[in-house]
Amino acid sequence: MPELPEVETVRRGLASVVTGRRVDAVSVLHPRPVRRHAAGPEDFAATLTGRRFGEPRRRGKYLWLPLEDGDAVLAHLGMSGQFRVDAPAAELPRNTRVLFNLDDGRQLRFVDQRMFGGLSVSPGGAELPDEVAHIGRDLFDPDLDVDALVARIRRRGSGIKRVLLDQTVTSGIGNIYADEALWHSGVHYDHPADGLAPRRVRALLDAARDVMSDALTVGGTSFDALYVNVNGESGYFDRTLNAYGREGLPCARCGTPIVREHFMNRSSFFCPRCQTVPRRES
DNA sequence: CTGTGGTCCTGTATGC
DNA sequence: TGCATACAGGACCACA
Repeated sequence: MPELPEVETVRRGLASVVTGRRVDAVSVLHPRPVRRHAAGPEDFAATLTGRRFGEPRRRGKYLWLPLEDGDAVLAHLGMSGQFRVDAPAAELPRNTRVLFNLDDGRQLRFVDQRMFGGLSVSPGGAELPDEVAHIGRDLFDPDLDVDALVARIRRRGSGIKRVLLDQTVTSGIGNIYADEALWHSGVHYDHPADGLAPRRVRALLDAARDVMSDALTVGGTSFDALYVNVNGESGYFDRTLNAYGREGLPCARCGTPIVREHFMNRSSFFCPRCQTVPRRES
């Protein structure tokens, strides 16, 4: 459930479940989600058994569960990852990949249909896993330097949406919230980043933060059962989307039908009237 | 360094 | 009904 509001929704759900809990047993049902653990699935299970979780943390779309000894379990939900909590005897959701039995009798399940995401052990990663260090601070990070971020974005020559989706620049924004932020600020997805005035970049980042904040208050965006919180419930933000998924529907600002184009092997939705790109010079 | 495109997976919707 | 194709919210890696 992949973008920042959905990952944060999961983090909050996990916080109330795993913090302070000891792992009694681990079962890896499919090797792929732990592929980044070089020592293999059996070692992954053995090395975590008996250890205790601290409070889950997040940067961008990365999530990690610190262990009390300073290591961490790093998680990325990829396109379809979920964490679910239930009684061990409860039926497993389809595509359940990894199980953690907790010392309070509950079971944490990592479920992932497409398996683009995964889990790994990050030695010494409790504070900030090495695997996350290359990711830029997200828009909710109190230590984010917005001026530096604006300047960095404006040094890039590619289309602004590609830059927004580059997690090393700023993290947490995915395809939905990129389209929504661009719609709110009236910027075309392929507008060259270095051709945007500083105040427009700043407005775009403000819009991205606002739209993700609004999404978070309703539990994130979900179109179907693939994106749910730890209790299996969907968010409601899809009812508030203005661009994403709205091909052919009228723009809420001007009534022009929303257009869908393919960009970076994915869909971009935008209003052709509110979001026009200046002709690139050649 | 920046920029681009292919690839990793399973499942669902749509079209012929 | 079968079968093929397109598409899905992400990130990594090779290569120019």
